[in-house]
Amino acid sequence: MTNPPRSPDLRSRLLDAGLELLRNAGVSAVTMRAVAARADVSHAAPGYVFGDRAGLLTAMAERGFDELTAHLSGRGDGPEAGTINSMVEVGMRYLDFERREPEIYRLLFDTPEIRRAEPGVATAGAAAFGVLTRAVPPGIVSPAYGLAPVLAWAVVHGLASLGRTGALDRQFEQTVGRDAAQHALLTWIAHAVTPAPTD
Amino acid sequence: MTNPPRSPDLRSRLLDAGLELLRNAGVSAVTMRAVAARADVSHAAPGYVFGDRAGLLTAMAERGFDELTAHLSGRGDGPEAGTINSMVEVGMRYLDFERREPEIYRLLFDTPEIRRAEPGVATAGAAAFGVLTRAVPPGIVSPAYGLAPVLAWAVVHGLASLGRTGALDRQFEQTVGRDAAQHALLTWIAHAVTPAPTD
DNA sequence: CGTGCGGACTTGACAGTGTCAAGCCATCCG
DNA sequence: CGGATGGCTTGACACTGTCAAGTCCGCACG
Repeated sequence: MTNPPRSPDLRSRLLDAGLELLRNAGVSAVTMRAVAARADVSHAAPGYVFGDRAGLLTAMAERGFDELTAHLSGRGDGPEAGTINSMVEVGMRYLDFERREPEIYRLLFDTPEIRRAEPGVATAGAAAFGVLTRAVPPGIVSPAYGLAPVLAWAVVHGLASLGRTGALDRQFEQTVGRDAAQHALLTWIAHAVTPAPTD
Repeated sequence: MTNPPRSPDLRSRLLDAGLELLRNAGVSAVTMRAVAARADVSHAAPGYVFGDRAGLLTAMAERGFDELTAHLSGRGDGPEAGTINSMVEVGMRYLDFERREPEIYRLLFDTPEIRRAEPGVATAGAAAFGVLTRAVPPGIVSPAYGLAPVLAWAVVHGLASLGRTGALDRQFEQTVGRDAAQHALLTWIAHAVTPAPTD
């Protein structure tokens, strides 16, 4: 271990470059050579740092999960955790993240190359799920306890995915706006998940 | 229009080859040249037939949606449509399809190259959604009517997607098995969606 | 004050990819 | 019987990910 890196934090510069390419042109534009060029290094530098393209995408996903966690957490001014309102708010933030950063969202959930077992991305993903879990009121889903957060995530994630395909929009336009419909669904689910009082 | 095709239904043979590659090795293995080789034609034949790789994947997705529709429809021996039981059954078939044909499922819902606006794949996708819609009992989701099928699809689709990431399994193992938990969630949602009597 | 060593990248190469222009060749129309 | 037309092939090109070999700089050690 003699040599310090020549350019300071090459790794994070490569990640910046990759995320910018991702945002602007989708995951298919995140090319080893394009990332290298944007970071002003040789075409093989990303391979040296991340091993292979899957490694690069995995590292980017870790950052993406961090951004998702931050977006879900907000600035701390939300309603108290574990209430119906907090669940709805976190759900809406989830959907908002998908609309604001669709390519990052795709990277996190729709990109098979990512190695989800790697500890970095696994814990980052678990952290995002943790925000959601804490926001969900302690609910009962018969006959099994503990499934309310799962159900909540499934609903939110399903709404986000379906929203992208356009299948949702047609249905939504017949009724209310997309936002209002999503909000209504989340509110409804939140009430349904919550056992009895608390309302 | 003078010339008949030399090899009978080259197009469908290419699609067969593509779907086999997809099933065995994922969408990244569906290469123009690999598909061509498997169908015993020149390496540029798929490009000639489908225009480009996105065209090939789109055509494959159309077939995939047909298979999904068939799988959801079953052999016609299910419970009567529009009941709670039918909704649960179709939902479970949806999840079953994802487990049986994970790569096709990914192609349909997680592959951005697909041109979902093309009429073929759009109508095929709408047909699959139609099976789900007809199976859902006429429900009320306050304050907007008509959203029960959307909610049902979101739940099912979200469960399927989350199941793949492994996040679900850990949660499920703490309680029941995966199948049982999914079934419970669907049953619960079906009851919640259905207004009052009918039970 | 060298001197060599190890690690951070670079250079150069290779096989494989999608796409396109040009070509071949059987068939149909005249 | 002779074009011409359209189905598919051949050949080429730019681009991709990956890897072996090389370069060069800073540190440890003599």
